[in-house]
Amino acid sequence: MSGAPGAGPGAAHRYLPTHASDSHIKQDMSRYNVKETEAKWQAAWERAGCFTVEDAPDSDRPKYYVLEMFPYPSGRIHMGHVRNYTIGDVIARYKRARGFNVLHPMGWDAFGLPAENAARSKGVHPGDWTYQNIAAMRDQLKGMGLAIDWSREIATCHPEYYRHEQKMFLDLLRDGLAYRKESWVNWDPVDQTVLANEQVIDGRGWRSGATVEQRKLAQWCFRITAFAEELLAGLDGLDRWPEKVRLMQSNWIGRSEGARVLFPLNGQPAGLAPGAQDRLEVFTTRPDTLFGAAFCALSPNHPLSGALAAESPEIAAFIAECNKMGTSEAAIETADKKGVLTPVTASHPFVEGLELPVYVANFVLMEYGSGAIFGCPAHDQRDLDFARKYGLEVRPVVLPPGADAGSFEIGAEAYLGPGTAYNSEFLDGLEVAAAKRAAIARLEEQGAGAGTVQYRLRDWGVSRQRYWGCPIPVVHCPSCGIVPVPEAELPVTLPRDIDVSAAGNALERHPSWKHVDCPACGVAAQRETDTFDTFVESSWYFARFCSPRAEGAMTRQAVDYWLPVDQYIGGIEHAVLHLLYSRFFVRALKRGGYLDLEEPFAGLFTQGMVCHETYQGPDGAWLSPEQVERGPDGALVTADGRPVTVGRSEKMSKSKNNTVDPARIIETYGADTARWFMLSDSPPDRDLEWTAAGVEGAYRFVQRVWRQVTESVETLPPPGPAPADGAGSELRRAAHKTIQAVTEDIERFRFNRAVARIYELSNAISGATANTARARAGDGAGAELRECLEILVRLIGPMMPHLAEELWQRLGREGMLVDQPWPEADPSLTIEDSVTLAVQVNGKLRGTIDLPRDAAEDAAERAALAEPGVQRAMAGKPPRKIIVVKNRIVNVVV
RNA sequence: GCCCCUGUGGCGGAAUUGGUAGACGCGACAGACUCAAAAUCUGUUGUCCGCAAGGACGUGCUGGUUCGAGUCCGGCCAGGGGUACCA
Repeated sequence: MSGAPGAGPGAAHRYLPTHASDSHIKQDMSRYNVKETEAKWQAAWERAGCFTVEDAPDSDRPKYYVLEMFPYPSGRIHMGHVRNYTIGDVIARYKRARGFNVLHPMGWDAFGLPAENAARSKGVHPGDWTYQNIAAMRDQLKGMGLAIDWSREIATCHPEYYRHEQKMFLDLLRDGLAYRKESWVNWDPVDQTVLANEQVIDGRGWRSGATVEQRKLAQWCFRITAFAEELLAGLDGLDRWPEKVRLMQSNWIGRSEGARVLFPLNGQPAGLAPGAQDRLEVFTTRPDTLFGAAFCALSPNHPLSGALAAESPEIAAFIAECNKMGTSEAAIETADKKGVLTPVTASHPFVEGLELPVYVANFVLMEYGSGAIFGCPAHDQRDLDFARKYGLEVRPVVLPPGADAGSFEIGAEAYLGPGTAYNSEFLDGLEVAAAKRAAIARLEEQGAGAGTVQYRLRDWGVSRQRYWGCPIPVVHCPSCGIVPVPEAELPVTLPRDIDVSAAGNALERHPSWKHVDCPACGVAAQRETDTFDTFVESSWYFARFCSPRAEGAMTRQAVDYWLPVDQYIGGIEHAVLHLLYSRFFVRALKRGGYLDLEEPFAGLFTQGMVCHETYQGPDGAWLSPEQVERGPDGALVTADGRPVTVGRSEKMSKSKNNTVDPARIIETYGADTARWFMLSDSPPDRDLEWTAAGVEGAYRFVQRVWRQVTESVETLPPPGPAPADGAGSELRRAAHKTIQAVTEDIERFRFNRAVARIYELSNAISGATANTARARAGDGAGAELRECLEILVRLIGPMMPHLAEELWQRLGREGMLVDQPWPEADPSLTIEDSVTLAVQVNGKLRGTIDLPRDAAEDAAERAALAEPGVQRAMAGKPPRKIIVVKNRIVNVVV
């Protein structure tokens, strides 16, 4: 057996059993043998096929699809996984006990950059590395005792998975939902690769250290913006999603109404396509402030900026500087607002003869609107900052309610509030909304613009210049252009013989892979060497799980039966991208005839992160929790006695070295302990702080429940039906109230409360058995104790399934607990007929009174006024008012 | 910068959704058992004043609404997540 943890000094911070205490434990037969028991029941569930379901069952049980976000196979499970899969498993087991036909599958998000990084640093093939990791992690997950249908396991890097994705891409291409677009990327000139914003540190590539350039690259895009309105409207129906996630998605889509305005240009450079830049198109949400316009500004990536740069070294230098900033929104928004004046001017559409200066400015995004703005300093903060810096006019054109037109001035802050237009000719006197409408009407009349709806959402760029991803199935032909790979030739598989050590994309450099004949005309052509963003795989895996071995991507019967996912569970970090992409992809698949569904996830739960204290040694190096122990004086020290600085609790990460390996915890304490600790204390949507002491506490409870049942079982009457008598002792009432509370808590994802209620029941059982030795004697009290112990065991079933299963058996029950229905509370035992009311005087608590449930108001008043504490506080003053809230509170106002 | 979330004892958290703040767990302290320790069991444990009875204060800060605010509203402060090629 594994050494049970001791609690001697040091153990609390070592996560290892104190071997000194092993010997006595080995002799102590009353201890629960965690390791043996957990293995025994995992094998029993597997043998019985408890969690295996059919693709399209003919069942009268209602279906329930529980899904946790599938893991990236990094090699070992981490605590975030343990938390995620524990939560999902509680739901899966609970719903199963409630009579649902539960689908609970598992798979691997197996493409991605870490495999290539590992290949580079360790010399392993990305595929081998990935499959080895999958094997290791599968074992670890199985050790958690999850109620998963392992026969449905999938890995996205397997051609049997991604060939369907390639087919889907061809359908998207056919349906006009996939297209090619030029876009700007971070380019590392040394590694010859595109970098994510997070890989650009101070303008340099994370690995090469080279200065990052902005490059324009032709990339495959999915037309998610075609669904912008639908994805926004669909959020309303997702009533089992957290409000905050819906809000984040809504903000991400960023619908705004406004106008496109065309400013005639003067003095534009030569070299532009004729007529292409006669007029500058800008987007604005504030057409009502057009009369306050002081300038126009172009994105550094705007075509006109490029043309101007060709003639002006100053502009070219400015653009080069902007490009160093990177492409991240945060970098652009937090940078100092800067610009450079161009020789071009823009004519105001409403004011004859007014020429506005045109700048190239670092805060204008090419990706949003038309890549150009007009600036109204008085009513936009960025424009104001810019105007102050370059000495431009600040002319207010919206007068706040009650302000005086003669004296209203703009100081350091732009005025963004409501008001009426002034200094604005034909708009004068109109409220903001009316002024917007009037301005748009005039623009349309003059042919100088139009009302429009703009989204912040951009199309989804799916091209990645990587090897370890799903190949994009097209061929570039010198005569035909882009030619889809014929369906019969799918899948386009990755070559195995690649060289990952050199810079650039291994697919691009492969000697033969990309050279093919054009499927259309037969001339020598080249395969697309980009692979998909891994978010593409995760946008449909939940559908594949419904019929994972189907010849096609999915069968209609299976997806019609199982989808949508009833409960999806994962980290909040996926609140926008993964979830929005999946919502889009399902709509695209619907167009392609794959399924008939809009929303993939009917219910969503976002869990918090797992955190741990951070430790640093005297040299500042981050120490892992295993390197830290408690010294003789109680302070934390390293194994060789050096002092340790304890830092704030932070998300477990390799960089802070504050991770705790779940495998070690499960090895030492068992899966049930790890699961129980994950569920206790912290609400699942909040961050959880992992502590050694907390694990010890969870482990103590495992042992305690074990003793509670096994020590009583000899004296209990044999298994039978529950006592029929509706009346019952305090203990019996407590047990039935616990059923009710735990059921409600699980339904509402309040596992920490459920855990607290189970502790209470366990405490109540201890108290009762200690008080009444008679309970063992075999009369009615014995049957009652049996009922309460069985309730305890059944309630912990979804949370600590191994322990519960073992105790169910030891209680002499036939069959496995996993096949038992969820316990039902007897309503006659859960309602008390007496209640305690708080009594306040002027809102301060002065006593409590016990009254029959639903007692009349005047009875409550009389009882309250008779309380000695109440009379003392009233000090002889007559009550002015008495508020009575039935069964709750009486407040006497004097 | 922008969007979103969080803030309650020594610690994790609970509070019937506007009605007894601190359930339950951890830690600490005291006691029982033991030759001793571990394990286990019992009790105490928000702060301050008081021998006690009892009282005052108390949910990041600040102002408000209310008979009554941890909960609702305004303004701030601090920490975290996302910010489009990490997954």
